[in-house]
Amino acid sequence: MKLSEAKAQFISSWGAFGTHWGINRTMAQIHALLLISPDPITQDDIMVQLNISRGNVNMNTRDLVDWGLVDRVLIPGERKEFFSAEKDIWKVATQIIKERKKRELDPMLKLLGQLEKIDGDKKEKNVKQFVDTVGGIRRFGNQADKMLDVMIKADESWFLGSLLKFFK
Amino acid sequence: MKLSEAKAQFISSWGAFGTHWGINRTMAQIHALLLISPDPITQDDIMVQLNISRGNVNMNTRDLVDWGLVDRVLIPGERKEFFSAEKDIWKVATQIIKERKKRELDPMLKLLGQLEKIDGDKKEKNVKQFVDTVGGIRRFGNQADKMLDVMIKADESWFLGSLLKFFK
DNA sequence: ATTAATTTTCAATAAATTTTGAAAATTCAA
DNA sequence: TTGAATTTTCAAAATTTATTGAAAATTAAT
Repeated sequence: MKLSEAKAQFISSWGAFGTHWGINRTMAQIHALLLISPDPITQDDIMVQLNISRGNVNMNTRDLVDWGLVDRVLIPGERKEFFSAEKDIWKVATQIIKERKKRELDPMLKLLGQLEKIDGDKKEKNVKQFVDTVGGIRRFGNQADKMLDVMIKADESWFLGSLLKFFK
Repeated sequence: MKLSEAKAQFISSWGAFGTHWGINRTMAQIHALLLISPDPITQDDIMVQLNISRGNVNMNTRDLVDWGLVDRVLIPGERKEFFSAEKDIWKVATQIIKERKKRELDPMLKLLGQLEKIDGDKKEKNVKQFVDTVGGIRRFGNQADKMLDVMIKADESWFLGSLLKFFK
């Protein structure tokens, strides 16, 4: 397989993959393109390579920067701004975990805590099932939350090494 | 807070939560409703409670059954069919992990393995960056894959207990 | 077998999301 | 300053995804 062909496949399937994770296709494709670009590239490069509009590139690169996955890079003597993605996949993963935790898990756990404080007879089966379900999800979520905190702080080699021993 | 109000909030936010995870809003809402229903309920119950059409309920309950999160229940003497969700949140989580692994992670890893076998000079920086990136993602994904396999097979108390010790 | 109840399908419609592209804003070299 | 290069914005258009609802299929009681 030729590089150009493999690149196209990688970008396309990384984009499709992203849609299963609540990320829009183009954002994932731009991320993929940046991940395999050895040097920083410009908005125009992205427009040409992915055949998408300037506005689209601009919005999605901004989102990638907000997610902490991509940096704006200033190249001396160049007028245009360049973009570069974090290449260390462990850092990419922990950054995504960190952001999603903050944006989704933490607010959900907060809400669940409130929903448990409900009026009514705890013996009544509808009340009981509600409290049990919400409580179960909250407790599970709190465990996951703690575990993810450790992962985020962990160093890759320590973490994967330990996991391998753990899951012998 | 009253039960009815808390229920509505739970269903609504579980639905919103689902959309961040590539699950459609209605499917997540139906799942939420079933999770807090102590007894099995019918398609008509779901239609009324969520105010959605029969076809919509039918399609989404089918998907939930396909995901292994919901069972069709036959109640003796009743003509209609009833639905009931698995309530053990650990089982729910492992079932979701299992399905997503099968549907998304495994095919992706397969593809990445193929993309690494690329023609060209490994010294050339574009080729090198591509192989490094794809290889890095694949190795990371393989670790995750193994870890998830263990989780799926693990019993909740063993797993969470061990993790707590591990992440002291 | 007939028929009423129930479930399923799917083309049409509606809603939500993404993309475009041109105008406005910004940046910076001269 | 001026103005050319570049980036940003955002309303409109295009596309994708979800929903409806009525017809068809299925089921099961009589």
